[in-house]
Amino acid sequence: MALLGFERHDHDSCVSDTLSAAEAHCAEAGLRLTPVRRRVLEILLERHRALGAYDILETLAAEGLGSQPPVAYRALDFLVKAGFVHKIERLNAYVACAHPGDSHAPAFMICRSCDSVAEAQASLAAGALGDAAKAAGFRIERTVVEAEGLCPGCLKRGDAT
Amino acid sequence: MALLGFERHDHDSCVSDTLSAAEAHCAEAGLRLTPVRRRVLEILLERHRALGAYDILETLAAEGLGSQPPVAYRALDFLVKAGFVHKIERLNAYVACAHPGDSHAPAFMICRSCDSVAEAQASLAAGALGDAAKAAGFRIERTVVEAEGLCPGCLKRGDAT
DNA sequence: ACTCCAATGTTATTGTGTAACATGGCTTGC
DNA sequence: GCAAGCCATGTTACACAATAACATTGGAGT
Ligand SMILES: [Zn+2]
Ligand SMILES: [Zn+2]
Ligand SMILES: [Zn+2]
Ligand SMILES: [Zn+2]
Repeated sequence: MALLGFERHDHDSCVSDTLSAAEAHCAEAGLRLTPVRRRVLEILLERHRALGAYDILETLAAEGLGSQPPVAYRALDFLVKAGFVHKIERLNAYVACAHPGDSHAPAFMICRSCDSVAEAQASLAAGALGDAAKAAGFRIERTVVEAEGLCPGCLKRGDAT
Repeated sequence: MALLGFERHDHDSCVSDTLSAAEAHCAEAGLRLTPVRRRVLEILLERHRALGAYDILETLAAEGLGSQPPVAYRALDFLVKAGFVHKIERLNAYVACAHPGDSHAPAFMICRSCDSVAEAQASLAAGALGDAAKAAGFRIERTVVEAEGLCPGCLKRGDAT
């Protein structure tokens, strides 16, 4: 059992279920979930936290799946475009999507003390920024919504008040 | 005249007014708006767009105000902490605050075609993410809200539809 | 004058991300 | 079968972003 969001959950099935779903989705959409891509997604699911591209590359290299940066970045680009992975801009890191399948505008809560990340729904375009965009004539295509603060665990422990 | 947000405005007075206000605020708060810091803010106001730290450093170097990365980063750190400048995480770039004075949670609209940036208010904690945070027991301290898309000008021109 | 502290100067290094080009392997049309 | 094309991968080299660590300067306070 590990953390999903800030809650405990059945991690083994979460990994295998998500991988199966990704395979099915790729088969249906004509996308190719190649060994490297599949393994990168699996790494992100196993570790279940935000990882830098070079962290991932390190694991890949240890397994003989590629040792140069473009290998990791290309796999991540594919996974992000396919919606299986999100990039956390604030951390320059990547995390497996917690709501795969649904098309959604992700939002994240990032603990500055323990670096855990939880994914929520944003639908930002509906709020104040959506109004501002409409007023300005700006067409929103994608949103980055990231809240930084303290997770429940670190709050309870009193870490970094 | 140049762009503020996506509107034209009186740029000369916008630069000098903001600089004066920053000076006044620093004097009152006991902060030191040194020549490098002041010049970095002025560069950001003049160019009126998001600039990378190395872009700024280039200008500084040409003026003999410092030629090494830490010079630019230290000035930017100061200006960001003081609230005169925001970092755009999506672009790894910095932009002068368009609402100086008010304490606020900034939100940005970033044109993917011409790279212009407009600042709006977010008050994100009030929306859906605020509810999710409350439900999860997460304490939000800071928010990153950045919308990417097409600005009115690029839409009208049909750039990068 | 001496001390302290904040700001700056400088060197070196680490971290993040891409451009460009070569190779391999599968598919598709002939 | 075979050539052409396409997509993924391998590899080199580089560009851009950020910080660590240490030396130096210069004013404020005593
Ligand atoms: Zn997601
Ligand atoms: Zn935490
Ligand atoms: Zn602002
Ligand atoms: Zn534009």
